[in-house]
Amino acid sequence: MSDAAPGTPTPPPPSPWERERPARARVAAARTPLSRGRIVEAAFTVLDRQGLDRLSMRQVAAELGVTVSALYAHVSSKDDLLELMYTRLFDGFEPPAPDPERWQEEVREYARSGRRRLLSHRDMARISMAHVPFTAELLPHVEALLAVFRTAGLPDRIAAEAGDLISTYIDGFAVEEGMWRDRAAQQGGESSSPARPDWREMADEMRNYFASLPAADFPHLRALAAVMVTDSSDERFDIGLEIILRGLASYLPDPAARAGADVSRASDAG
Amino acid sequence: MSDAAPGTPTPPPPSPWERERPARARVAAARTPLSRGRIVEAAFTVLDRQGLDRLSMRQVAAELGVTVSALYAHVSSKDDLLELMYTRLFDGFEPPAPDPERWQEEVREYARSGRRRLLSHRDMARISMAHVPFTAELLPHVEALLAVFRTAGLPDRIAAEAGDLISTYIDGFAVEEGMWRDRAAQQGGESSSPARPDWREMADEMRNYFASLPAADFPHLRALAAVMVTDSSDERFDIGLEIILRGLASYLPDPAARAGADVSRASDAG
DNA sequence: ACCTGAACACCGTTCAAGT
DNA sequence: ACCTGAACACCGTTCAAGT
Repeated sequence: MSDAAPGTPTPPPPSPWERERPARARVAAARTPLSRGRIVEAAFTVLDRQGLDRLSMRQVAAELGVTVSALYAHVSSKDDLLELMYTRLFDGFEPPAPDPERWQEEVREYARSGRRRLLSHRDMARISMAHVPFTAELLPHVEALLAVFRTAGLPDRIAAEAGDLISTYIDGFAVEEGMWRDRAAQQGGESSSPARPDWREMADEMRNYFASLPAADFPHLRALAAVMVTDSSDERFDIGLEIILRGLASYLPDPAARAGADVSRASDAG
Repeated sequence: MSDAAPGTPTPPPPSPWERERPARARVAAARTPLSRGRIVEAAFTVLDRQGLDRLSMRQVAAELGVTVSALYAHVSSKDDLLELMYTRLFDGFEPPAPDPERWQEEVREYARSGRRRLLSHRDMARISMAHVPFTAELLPHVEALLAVFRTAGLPDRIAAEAGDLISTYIDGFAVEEGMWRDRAAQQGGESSSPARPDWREMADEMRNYFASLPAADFPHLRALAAVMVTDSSDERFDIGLEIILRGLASYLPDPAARAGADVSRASDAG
């Protein structure tokens, strides 16, 4: 690094491992004027690097090579910035087109893509959980989800609650995933990056913990250890989703319309 | 305030409205030795007064009439303190006794009392959401809940997910309730205390907002406005809970065992 | 018009020193 | 044994001043 020939000071290459410092950003983008968009962008960078608890206005400013106070000309507060990040999460989201024949599949796609979006940035689920999609930009998304439930034939009271229930499930599940991710990353130390923690090691440890419990006091936890903690949580997400979908389907007034409910899987789920 | 007769400086009476300052606590309890229990107690007082975002070690210390650094002899960090608060939430919790005949009613009671506990302290749901009940003290509660699902006859994979799903629902619902509570309190200003915000005013405003949306773009939101935002959220909580319970019931291998599921309500829910 | 510098009122945590 | 005081390295936000 420091043994370059004098006169030709080769700057260290910006490697992805050198993540703890805002490096060349402050010179490269120094003359580009600030904007809400660039601030949000920088905030996501800091978020992924530091996590929500260490996402500060000062860190964002540093990332942009700018003073903290400069941010306040474009963003009214940290809360404002967080709301912008929340809103950006829905960018490019294509609302489902309501189709009574396949409403369950549409909800599945909505939920899975929602989870994917939340997982694409560190602690994003915690930010999502702290906000409500009732702003002018986000209301169309709520409308689209309600349209799916309502045109499927669900009673109004159920349709109204279903939107909340699904959203809460997605956020809550992703928040929990984030917690395990953090735990695995801080435990794995240097061997695993925060983006790709070693699940397997942590999952093994968890299963061992459950298996070590006294059999007399924890028969059910011991019996369920293997299915409770899995290497991938995709399957677990789908199971919870399916439970909700079946519950919703049970409210369809016309029993024939419940055909979409995959009740046949009931027996092979154990 | 400043026109008291000279020589008789009457101190202002400690009124319950003057909540922003830790008043006589610092003299009354000054000589009682510190303990984890007393620190947690003080933390709850600060939490209810200031909310989680302004709950600080310094505020807790002030509440106890003690220096910040004194706390660190009994509590290893702020996270440690938050975990103690989370654990205390389960104090006096009586686990449900598994009974296949009435497992749904047991889950309802569990969920309702869980919500009540979360609502008994400001922002408690946010604290709960950030923790996982896998400590030695809390594991018996998890075991009890799993016992209910498993002895009811649910397949293992479903039972394992059901615990998570119900807990996430309770926490998520209560987090959202807290958000509306905060919003109502800060909007109501002086007229309503943070403990008893005026729901009605806020609910009216919300319904008006939905009603004012263009009918062409938001037909479903307009149609559901009345059922989406209600004066009390008790009913909404029960509906979401019922959706989950019905979904779970659909996995019971023996159809006769599903008798507990109150499917008859399907038609009058709209 | 856009940003800087300095300031204000806070944070969590540590540690030598007092009693 | 238990607590204090001072310090360190941070926060969000404001505002006069510079260019």
